[in-house]
Amino acid sequence: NLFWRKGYSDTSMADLLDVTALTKGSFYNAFGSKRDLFIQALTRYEQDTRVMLQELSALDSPSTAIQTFFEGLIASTTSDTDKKGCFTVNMLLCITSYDEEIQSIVRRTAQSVETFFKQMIELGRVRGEISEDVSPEKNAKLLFSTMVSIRVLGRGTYDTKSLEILAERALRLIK
Amino acid sequence: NLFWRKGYSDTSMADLLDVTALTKGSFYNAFGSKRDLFIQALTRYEQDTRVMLQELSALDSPSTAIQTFFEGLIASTTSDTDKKGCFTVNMLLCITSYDEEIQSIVRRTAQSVETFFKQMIELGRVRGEISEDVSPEKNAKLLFSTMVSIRVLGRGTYDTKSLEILAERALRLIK
DNA sequence: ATAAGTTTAGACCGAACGTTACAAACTAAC
DNA sequence: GTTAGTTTGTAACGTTCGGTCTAAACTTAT
Repeated sequence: NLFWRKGYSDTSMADLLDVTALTKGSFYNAFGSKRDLFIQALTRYEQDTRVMLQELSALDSPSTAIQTFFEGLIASTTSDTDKKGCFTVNMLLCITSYDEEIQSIVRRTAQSVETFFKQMIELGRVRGEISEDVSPEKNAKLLFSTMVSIRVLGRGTYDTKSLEILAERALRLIK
Repeated sequence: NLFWRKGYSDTSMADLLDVTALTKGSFYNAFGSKRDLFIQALTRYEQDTRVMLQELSALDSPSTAIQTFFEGLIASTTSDTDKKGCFTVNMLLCITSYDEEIQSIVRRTAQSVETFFKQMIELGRVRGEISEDVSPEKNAKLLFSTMVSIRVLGRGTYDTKSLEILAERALRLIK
C-alpha cells in the first residue's frame, strides 16, 4: 500500500519499518532489500489484476464484463480514502525512469488489461453482442486510455460524478 | 526541464547544480531554495500554458482551435525525446502529496485547459459549428481526460499511432 | 538439558540529501 | 585607488538515505 500510494523513491526505509513494525534486522532478513520488496509488491499487484480480469472474463457476457470492469473501477476509486489510484497506472507515468525488470512487470500488467478489453470485444463481436464496426484493437486502446484517465484524475482532481461521465462515454464504445 | 521530467523529489540539488552550471552559493543566491525554484518552474509553465490557450482561442474557429490543440499535443509528445510529458499532468497524478501552494498552481493550470475546452464548445455552439447536443461541461471533461491519457501514455507506453487513435476519437466529440 | 538454527534489536556504515556560513573574488561608483 | 556592494566557490552543517554487522534473544530438535 505504501509503494502503491507514494511510489518507490518517496517511500523510505523508515516508512517501511514503521508500517511493517519491523526493525532493520528483521526487515532485511524477511525481504532482502527495499527494491526486492517493491518487486514483490508489483508482482502481487499483477497477479491480483490477472485474477480480477479472469473473473470478469468468466461472466456470461463480454459487454457485461467490460461494464462491470468500469463499475468496479469507479467504485474502488471512489471508496479509496488513500487515493492510491492504480499501482500500474501510477508506475506507467514514470515508467522510463525504472530499470528493465521493473518496467517489464508494469508493462506486462498494463498489457493484460488492454488485452482483456480486446478479447472481450472480439468475443462480443462473435456473439453478436457488439457491432462488427467496433475494431477490437482500436477500442481496446480507447477503453484502456479511459481507465488510465479515470485512475489519474480520480487521485484528487475529479469527483465521482466527473469520473462517471468518462466511464459512460467509454461504455458507449461497445454499445 | 529537470523538474518537468523527474518531478520534485527525484530531482536532487546535485542535478540542479549540474544543469545550471552553478555552485551552491550562486544557486541559493539566485533562486532561494530548491522549492522556490520549483514553484518558479510551475508558475512559468502555467503562464506558457495560458499563452498557448489564448493563441488558440484567437483562431477564427473554435473547433479548429480544439483540433489544433490536439495536433500540437501529439506533435510535442512525439518529438520530445526526453519523454517529459506534460508538467501539469505529471503533477496531477500525485497532487495530494504536495503542499497547498503547489497544489493550487497545478489545479489552476489544469482548470485553465478544461475551461478552454468548455469555452470553445460554447462558442462553437453559438456559431453553429458544434451541435447543441454537445454539452460544454461534459465534453470539456472528456477532451481534458483524453489529453491526460495521451500525455501519460505518451511517456513510454503508446506509440504515435496509438496516441492518434485517442485524439481522433476525442475530436469526434465536437464534430 | 543442551546444542543448532533462526530471528531479533540496534549500533554503525558511507553516501547523499538540502541548506548555511564565510571568505575570497569580482564589479561599480566616486 | 579606494570603498561599498554583490556574486562566487568551497567547506561544513545536521539529517536522512539504504544497507550491513553482530551479539543477544528466541525456537526447535534431540
